[in-house]
Amino acid sequence: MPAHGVTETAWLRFLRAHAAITRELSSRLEALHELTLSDFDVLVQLYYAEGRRMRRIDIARSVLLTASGITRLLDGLESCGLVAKERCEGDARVTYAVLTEAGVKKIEEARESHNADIEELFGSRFSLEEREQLTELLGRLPLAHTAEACSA
Amino acid sequence: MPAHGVTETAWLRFLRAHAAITRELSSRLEALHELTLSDFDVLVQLYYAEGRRMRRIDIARSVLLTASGITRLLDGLESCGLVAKERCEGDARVTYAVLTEAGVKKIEEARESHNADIEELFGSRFSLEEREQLTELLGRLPLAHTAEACSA
DNA sequence: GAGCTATACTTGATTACGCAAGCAACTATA
DNA sequence: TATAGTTGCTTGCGTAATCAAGTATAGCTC
Repeated sequence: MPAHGVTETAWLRFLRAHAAITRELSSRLEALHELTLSDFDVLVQLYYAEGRRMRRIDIARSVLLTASGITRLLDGLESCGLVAKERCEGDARVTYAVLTEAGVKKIEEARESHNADIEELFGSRFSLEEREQLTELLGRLPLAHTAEACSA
Repeated sequence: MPAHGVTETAWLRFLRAHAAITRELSSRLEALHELTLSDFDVLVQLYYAEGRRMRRIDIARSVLLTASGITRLLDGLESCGLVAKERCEGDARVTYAVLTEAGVKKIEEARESHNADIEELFGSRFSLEEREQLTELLGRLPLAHTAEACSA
């Protein structure tokens, strides 16, 4: 398609690549572990959180879903026994989501194949230097590091 | 969040940036022009197609939606009068989607603000050289250029 | 031709979200 | 201590997308 500026082309590639890669990642994750990409995402956040638990609102912010999205997503993970609720003393409004033993196991299993998939579909396209470059460039985009550096 | 390799970090930034940017773009596009990001995407494809018309299946492939997704998306655009159906002589299975006059006008209007938004949220983060670099890097990802080079 | 497979498209059911509204609990101000 | 505002969470409803299944046409092979 002609008549596009550099920015438009870059953006279109970004869009298409996202669609293609997430489709493929989702379907593999679904097939192997019965998890959504978002499920996985949330589990990983919890996995790295202090005490393996987080306030629901903080999960929402770090994975960029709305509060209601998180409520329903956690409903699912809770009924699978991967995550449990926990009251917060000191503030009765908040309920924590805690990773259960099963949840820890699940995420450790799933991570392996999923990381391999990410490597295959995404990382392997670049040299180490290019990966760093890309990371830096992507890091300038809005909200690109919401999930990083939650803890230290 | 520690304990991530370069690839994982890059991927997460990619994911988050996509979520953040598309959310913002969508809501602006919706507010100003009553169009979905996908609607816009399809209209642009048609705009640049020969005769401003395409087979539905080709639209699907270039914007990375399924055939059924396209059927329903076009239902919407047709009932707004932005797109019309056209039979294909020579193959009765296919129906073309053609951009109407109103559709052309719509896309020309919408493009202006939308491109400005893309520039603001995406392009402006990078120098010209970096944009080219990024374009090249993104181009290596799966299906990143489905929408390009349909025609010429 | 008669049948087979492949292709283009549509339709029904389901799903994963978002938004708006509501409730309950915390905080600040008077 | 009342009152107002904010925050965390859930629920109802709408919507954009998917998959699976169905229909109709094309084209190939015998």
